[in-house]
Amino acid sequence: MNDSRRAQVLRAIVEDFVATNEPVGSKAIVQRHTLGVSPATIRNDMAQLEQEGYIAQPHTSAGRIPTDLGYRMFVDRIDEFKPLTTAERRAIFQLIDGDVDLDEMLDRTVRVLSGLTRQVALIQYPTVSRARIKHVEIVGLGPGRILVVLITDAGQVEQKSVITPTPLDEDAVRGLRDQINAEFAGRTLAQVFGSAPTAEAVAAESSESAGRDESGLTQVRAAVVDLVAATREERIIMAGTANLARSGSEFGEKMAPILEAFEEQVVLLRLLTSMAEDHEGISVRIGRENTHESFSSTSVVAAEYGHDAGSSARLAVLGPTRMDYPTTISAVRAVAKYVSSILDRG
Amino acid sequence: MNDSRRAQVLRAIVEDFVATNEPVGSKAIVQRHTLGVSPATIRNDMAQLEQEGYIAQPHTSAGRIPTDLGYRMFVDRIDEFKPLTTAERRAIFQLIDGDVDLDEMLDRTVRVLSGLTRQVALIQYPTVSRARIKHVEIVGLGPGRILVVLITDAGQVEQKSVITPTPLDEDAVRGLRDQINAEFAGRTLAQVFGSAPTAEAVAAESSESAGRDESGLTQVRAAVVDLVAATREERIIMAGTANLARSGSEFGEKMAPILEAFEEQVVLLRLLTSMAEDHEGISVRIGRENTHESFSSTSVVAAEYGHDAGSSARLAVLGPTRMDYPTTISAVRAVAKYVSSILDRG
DNA sequence: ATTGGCACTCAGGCTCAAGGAGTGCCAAGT
DNA sequence: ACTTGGCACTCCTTGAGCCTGAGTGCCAAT
Repeated sequence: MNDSRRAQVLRAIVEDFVATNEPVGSKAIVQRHTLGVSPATIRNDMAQLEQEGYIAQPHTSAGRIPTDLGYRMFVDRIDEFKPLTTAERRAIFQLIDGDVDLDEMLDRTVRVLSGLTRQVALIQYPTVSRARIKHVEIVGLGPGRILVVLITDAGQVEQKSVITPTPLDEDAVRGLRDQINAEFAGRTLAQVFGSAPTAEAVAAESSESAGRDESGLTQVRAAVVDLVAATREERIIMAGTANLARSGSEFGEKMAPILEAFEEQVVLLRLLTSMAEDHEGISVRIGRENTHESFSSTSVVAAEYGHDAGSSARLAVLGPTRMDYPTTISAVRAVAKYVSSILDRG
Repeated sequence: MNDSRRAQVLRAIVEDFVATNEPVGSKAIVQRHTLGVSPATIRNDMAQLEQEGYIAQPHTSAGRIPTDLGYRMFVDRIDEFKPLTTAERRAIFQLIDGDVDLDEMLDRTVRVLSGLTRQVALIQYPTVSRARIKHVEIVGLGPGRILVVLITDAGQVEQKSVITPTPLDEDAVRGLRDQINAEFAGRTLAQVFGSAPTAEAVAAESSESAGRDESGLTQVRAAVVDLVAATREERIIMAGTANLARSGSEFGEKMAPILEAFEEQVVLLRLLTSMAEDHEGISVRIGRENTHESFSSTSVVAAEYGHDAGSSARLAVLGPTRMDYPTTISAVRAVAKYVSSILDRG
């Protein structure tokens, strides 16, 4: 029993099935791939592969289809990642780059990635731990309600509205702002995030000492910490959801739950953060490897980007398990690389 | 030929078709609605209605289906808008209200609306023309690049990155900030928007006088005007896209272009702003009445909200032309009313 | 204007048979 | 110990033919 040929057979099945979306039979393999053996031999190999769980047949007398496990094996053994064409590389640079703020850049990135792969693309807000708090602005919105705005020198802006224990007048707000800025301005996000008490702790403390602190200082401190935390993870931007519905992609009923999940930031965040690093910075989750039920017939290809210390921001592509892994993986990798370089440069 | 009965027949067809999603025949109408006439009579009416373009049959020997025109007639003649249940009203209040900032509030609103109608819901950022610019923060992002952040006392925060003609040091940035704030802080958005030269004009002027203005003041002024414009219209939040894919909704191939359009803010903005006021503040576009091709088999129900002067922000529900108009319309109206009241109060 | 009657149309569902792709297994060959 | 050709078998797919039922349009009668 030739072991390496079985791997070849598996690869052939995956490739053909991805290309045609139809079960692939022994004869087709012999024709389209030069393996130098007869269909009967292939059949023997396929029987074995099926027993090992790498492929399955939709019904007797149909060709074989890769299982999640089969795709997994295929992905783990990929030797050549289809390199992008120079035109594609140029497109990435031209589209992503440009003097724009962070939001705009991420938005473009995710569009490029989804266009390149013809799948859904996601990107997590980058953590810029070494960024410093530039300014904290505090605005009175009404009696007892203020808005806290955090601005970092990396161009991130986060806001949060806060209830103060007592109504504050203009002067009080100004005093609060000065006090908060004196405390936080110039510190890096990492410092604030690492050393500060958590928002919950602050909240708890504040309720204890409510009598002492009428100014809302404690609440605002908590808000600032929250905002710092928000810059670390909160948002995810996506593009290309239309590709899910496009012909060739064949979720039928399964589509609604996927779109539903897309609307829950929390779900997406868990999805991304749960993806450990597999291989050369790229991680792949195939079908049921995704814990979330809605994604059980999709695959996710993710990469970290922005490799300054403490970074754990990710970008990813999501598509049907029947996706072109080599191309997708190299697209994800390339985009991650470019975005990283742009971030590091800025 | 009884004219008012024909209207009743049309209504019956619309209602039954919405309920069952199947062509409705003469016999079914007689059974489900008490019109006191025989199927044959109904058939005569239907023949006439068809000739007038209100209904159509998918094929000979099938029942009738309303055309866009038929729905239009139905909508224009709606007499009773199904009122929401008290439970629903309470849900709206409890979910939308709460001491949160504008973003959060809009997010909740759009979720409530989509949950209520089981369709896609959209909301346009409210224009708060009477809001005043609280503070303009300017942050250096790198040599020659600065970030301009606009904060209003209504809690809106907008940002934009700007290229300056020459690199600015800390002091220059600070000077710029003071100058800009002296100029803009305290003015209402309406004032800035109405009186200020447009961004393009400023840009043009600045390129002329580039020699004179090394500080970037002109650019920043332009950016501020842009940001004010952005608060007026720029963003649209949506929820419930999963409802498009849900069973009962029957776009098949037409789904991809719809999702595509959803990713283009511009398209959605045009969609909303193009909806003139029809009737009691509610406007409805049915099928091909929507100019955008992708929406040719959807209907949009929109309302203005926030009735302080100069407001033109809208919220809307989008679904298949085969939608429950009475319920949708009253949901949209109710939500618009509640949001308006909350905004006015705040 | 309404109604019952009647002939007609046609999509959808059913069965049946043929066709074909693909398999599993076995015995023979290398 | 593999590999291979042969062969019987499975079962999906396709299409034709048929029937049925829902629904219509028209007409003559009320």
